[in-house]
Amino acid sequence: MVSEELHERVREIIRSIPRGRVASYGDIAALASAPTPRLVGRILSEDGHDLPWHRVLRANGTPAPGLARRQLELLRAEGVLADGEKVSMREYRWRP
DNA sequence: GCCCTGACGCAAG
DNA sequence: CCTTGCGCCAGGG
Repeated sequence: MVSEELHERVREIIRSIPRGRVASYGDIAALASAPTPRLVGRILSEDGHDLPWHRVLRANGTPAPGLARRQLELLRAEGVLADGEKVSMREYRWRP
């Protein structure tokens, strides 16, 4: 199990991503001092329903397979456009 | 216990 | 585009 403290830290950071911006799993992990970006994906999968989860992408700008449709749709709704399945990180990446 | 699988990543070659 | 190596963890296909 993941420490409750880290768990909440990750959630809080994701919550602070502004509309129209995105962050990578690695970005979140770094900000939360998480041991690995994969942990972020796991936390998100089991306890991310109430978070702006769609603003979290992989480092290359592609979304998680299987949720790609919904995710890109939600992003598009807030002005984040994708080229195919890839979002331009250079353009939309959130920097605290 | 062990192996596989997950919204589980990412950088380098 | 693909593969490899390193990183890390819980639940049960």
